[in-house]
Amino acid sequence: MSSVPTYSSSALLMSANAPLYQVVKRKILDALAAGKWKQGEALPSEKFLAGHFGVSIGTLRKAVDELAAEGILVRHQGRGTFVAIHARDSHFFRFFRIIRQDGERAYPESELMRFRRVRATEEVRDKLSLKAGAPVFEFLNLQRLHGERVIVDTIHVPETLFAGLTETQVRERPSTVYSFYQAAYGINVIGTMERVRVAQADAEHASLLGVPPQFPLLEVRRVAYSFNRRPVEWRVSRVNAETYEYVGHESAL
Amino acid sequence: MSSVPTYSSSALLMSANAPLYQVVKRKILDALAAGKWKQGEALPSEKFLAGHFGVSIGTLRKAVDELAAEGILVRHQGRGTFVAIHARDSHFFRFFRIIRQDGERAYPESELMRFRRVRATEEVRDKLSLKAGAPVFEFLNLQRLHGERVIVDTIHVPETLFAGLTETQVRERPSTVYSFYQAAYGINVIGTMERVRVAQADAEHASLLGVPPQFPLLEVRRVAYSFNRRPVEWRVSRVNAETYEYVGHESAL
DNA sequence: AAGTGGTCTAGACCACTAC
DNA sequence: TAGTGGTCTAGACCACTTA
Repeated sequence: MSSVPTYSSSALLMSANAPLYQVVKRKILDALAAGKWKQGEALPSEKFLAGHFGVSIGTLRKAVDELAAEGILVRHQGRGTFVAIHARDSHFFRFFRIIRQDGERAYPESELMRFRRVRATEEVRDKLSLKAGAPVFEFLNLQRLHGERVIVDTIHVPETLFAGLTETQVRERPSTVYSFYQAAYGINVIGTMERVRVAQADAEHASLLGVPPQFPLLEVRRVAYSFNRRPVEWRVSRVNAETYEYVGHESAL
Repeated sequence: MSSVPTYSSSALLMSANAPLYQVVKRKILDALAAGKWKQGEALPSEKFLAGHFGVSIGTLRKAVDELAAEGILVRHQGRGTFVAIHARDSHFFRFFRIIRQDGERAYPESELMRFRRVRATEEVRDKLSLKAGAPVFEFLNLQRLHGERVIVDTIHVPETLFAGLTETQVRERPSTVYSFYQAAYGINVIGTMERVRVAQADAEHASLLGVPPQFPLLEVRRVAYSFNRRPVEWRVSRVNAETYEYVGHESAL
């Protein structure tokens, strides 16, 4: 039953009589997925886009409203509508959810500890929807907060999406990993699914985090998705939760 | 600096030139907070409300759109707009975020293990914005999933909001705790803030969950809010995360 | 001053639900 | 059939940014 996923575009996925604004939204998403506008670039004005798609301003705005609500586009009154950039203030903390227990947020300092090309294990295949034996890049990332070693990320990405990725590229990326994916490979992470468990530190993690072996850690397991629900990264973050914590569900007006 | 919070209503909080739809939204929120419509009840039609507030349908809809997006109202085409009810299918899992590691979701069976009236500790005072020595109700709740003992909730609510609350009421509530708050006290939980840590089981938790003392547990710490950001419940859930996990951030299209 | 997004209107028509 | 919310239009005017 392991059928190959397709990530086919737009029209095929839209039901026959979908609302106009949904159709428009899909067309914008497809243009984004095709790399028509890069991160940080402005889209044409709403008036132009409305004319381009042959719909009224109100309908066009409803499509853009949803994309903005999903964090894919960012609107600035008087300036224009832009493709969201990772690693920007509040936007950054959308995907970085470890803070100090006193509530203090900090940007992590990241250090690459390992990089290699391997065959996907069954779990990695499952999370990334890959075929048996598919090659993936695996790297370990140590993250410091307030100077303390707090997080070890174990990251897997499929080689098919990241052809020719090198250790040097990853080590010397100027900004966050997701920003790097955008800039170097045109891959936009627009959503995630996260689950949190408790795990015990193995020898390597204990050493990297400076805790005793068997020490209980928070384990955050995340699949990152690009357009059309395509999984692009599988990441397990193990966190020393002695003085840090995971920011879960937040909703209040 | 511990000023008494006010939770003052509407107009005072609205800046002078707030957009009309925001003003309308606040008026609806105030009516809800005042108990004008109970859980599950229908609001007047959009046409009526638009006339009532003296705005166009479009403006009224924008206000209701946001309230629906926040899970406070639920719209049903052809039937009307209703005050959201807790403990309903997908709505239930908005506030219940522990699932089995294989992805299986289940409704918990709940058992009250302790109930008493106590003075708020400093942490409870802080989380619920109470004055020193304020009385609170404290109760322990054991939750079973798939028949297994998985979660122990330690819940604190202020007596000022839940005057006369009895052990029997809590034990014999027909549905979820939040649904009970709605039905019995007119208190609507509309948002939460959750943080997740690792904690070790004390003797009582070990016994309740059937794990060894010191066993590492997931600790989910939650403040629940009602209208006007008023904190109404402080809850610490300790979870046996051997075969269960916490559902964190989810966003994908 | 020109161009952008943000708000607001006053309708029309459609899709769904209840009676 | 009547009443509800859902979609869509074609504007007007406002608030903000850039030059």
